[in-house]
Amino acid sequence: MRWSRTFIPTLRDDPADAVAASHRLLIRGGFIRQLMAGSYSMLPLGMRVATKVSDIIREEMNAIGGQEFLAPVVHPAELWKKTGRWDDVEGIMVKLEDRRGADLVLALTHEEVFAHLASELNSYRELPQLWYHLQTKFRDEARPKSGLLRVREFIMKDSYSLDIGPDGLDVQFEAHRGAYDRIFARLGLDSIQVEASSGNMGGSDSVEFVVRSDTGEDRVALCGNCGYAANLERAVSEPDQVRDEPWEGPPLPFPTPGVRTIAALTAMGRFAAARRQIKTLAYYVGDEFTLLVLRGDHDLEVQKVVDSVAGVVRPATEGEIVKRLGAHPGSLGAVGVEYPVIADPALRGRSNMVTGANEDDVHLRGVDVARDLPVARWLDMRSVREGEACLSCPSGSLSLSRVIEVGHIFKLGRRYSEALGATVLDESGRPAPIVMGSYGIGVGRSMAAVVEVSHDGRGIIWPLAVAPFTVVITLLRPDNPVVAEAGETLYRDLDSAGIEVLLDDRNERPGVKFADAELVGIPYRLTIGPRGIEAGEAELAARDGSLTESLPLDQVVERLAALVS
RNA sequence: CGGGCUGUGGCGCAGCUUGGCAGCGCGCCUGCUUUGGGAGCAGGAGGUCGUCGGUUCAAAUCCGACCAGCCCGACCA
Repeated sequence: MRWSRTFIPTLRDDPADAVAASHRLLIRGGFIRQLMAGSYSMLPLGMRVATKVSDIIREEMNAIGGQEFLAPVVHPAELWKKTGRWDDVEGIMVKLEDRRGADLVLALTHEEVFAHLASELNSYRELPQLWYHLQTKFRDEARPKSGLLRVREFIMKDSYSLDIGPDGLDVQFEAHRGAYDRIFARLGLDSIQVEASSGNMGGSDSVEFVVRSDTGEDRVALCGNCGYAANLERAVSEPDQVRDEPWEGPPLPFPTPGVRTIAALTAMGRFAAARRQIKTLAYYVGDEFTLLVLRGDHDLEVQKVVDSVAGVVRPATEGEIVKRLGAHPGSLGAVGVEYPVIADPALRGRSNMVTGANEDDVHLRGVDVARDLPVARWLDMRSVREGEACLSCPSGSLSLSRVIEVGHIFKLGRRYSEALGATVLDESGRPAPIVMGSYGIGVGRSMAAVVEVSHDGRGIIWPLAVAPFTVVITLLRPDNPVVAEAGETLYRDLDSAGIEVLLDDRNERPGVKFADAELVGIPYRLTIGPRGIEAGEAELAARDGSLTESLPLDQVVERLAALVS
């Protein structure tokens, strides 16, 4: 294509409200434009990248037996009511009505539709199946941010595996694991697989594919020794041990005027160090008022609680707390309460601890967890911390990293097939719900992740596989007939050699053209100007700085073909 | 949803305190000169100052409400 005839609106200045590098550079480079919060148009350059990402995904999905579909974006509410998600995911679901007043849903994902399609399968003999599409999702996120990294409308590749039993699901799950590894490697991303929470999707195993980046909003724990990797929502570790000092007798109340925080309580003395306190949090777990207790210096990872129960989990309001416990947050405790108590295992066996007395301005010391707390259930619900010991190997310790989640694979099981009647007859002739898996990759987010990990002060550095063009011909003097002719010839020759080439034929000064070529990040640049042309040469430079050379014009096509093969 | 900030031409911003001609840089158009790292000169186009309402002789500026966007947090398939 010719730059002069292509809509590539590069900006000289950074957009003021873009912070993340990918956000800044994709806008400045003329790849995307924002329409509203969390909603972007792909411009021609962005679309070329998105298409390459999509094509890589297609190739790898097809290679593991995927069949490409295209399911609609607007769904009848009925499907979502059948699976219960019409009510469950209220909040980010956009609901519409058509002219007859029928309820409609904008697709958040496509489990319902594909399970519905799967209901046409009749026999286990037709399984396994692997169905996928690349289609728009709309999620009305509370806080879209960072350009394409977290948006409300985006294109996702989602695939759905259909099997007669869990063994088949395992096979397809592992096939996806391999395909995703290959996809991200081809995109130039160092992806890491981490154990993850399945969230509202339901189902058992789930693995996230993440890319390390400080811009990421997910956090993972990694063991440098054994390779254990888990999302913080899921990660486990061995906390440091605390040796309790002896205490004779029952808990002893003591006055703590004005003390409302763990930190304030530690000022009472060494006996009240944070690790010697019991943190008491009041939640509604399902419909039940419940106290969650942890060591004072530990933080609650609420997703672990959510994952372990069926119903909704939410913090109790201050009013509810006062009504139930007779004290305000800051003076709460679980000693002798009549409500269910869920305790973090780091409290097991602990004694001589300090906790609230459920009376404002009063705490208790000498609390023995086993003796004094009516623990109904032990649940690891602690957020792991940097440096804690790994549980998967004897000597490793965990480090925490920020990451961008680029893919997620789930074992769904029978939830959707049961709800939507996707059953087949099994070997014995009895109806059996299909066992499903679902697997997603965000196309735009993957693009943005590539930019996050591959840019410099001048702009983007696209890997060849996803670059909008392979090479840009920078004509320094397009008004010079000799230069223009050499450029046109090269342009035609490269094009017919199947090399994607952009001809910068704009009547701009050299500095502008160099700066733009670097900003948009095309991997190779051929510079053609009067100086080189006299010697019959062009200058070839790689965007990543790995190469700068002059070569005769008639060797250019061959040289580039060799470089990109 | 809570907290903070911001809305003035395509982009970046000043003007608002103390009401009185809507400005600057970049970009854009025309012409001439220039051309191996974001050119110079001359001439020009382009703005409901986020929206609605109020105060006032007069509102970008003061007051109110709303909307939108960004950042932090909560949340997140």
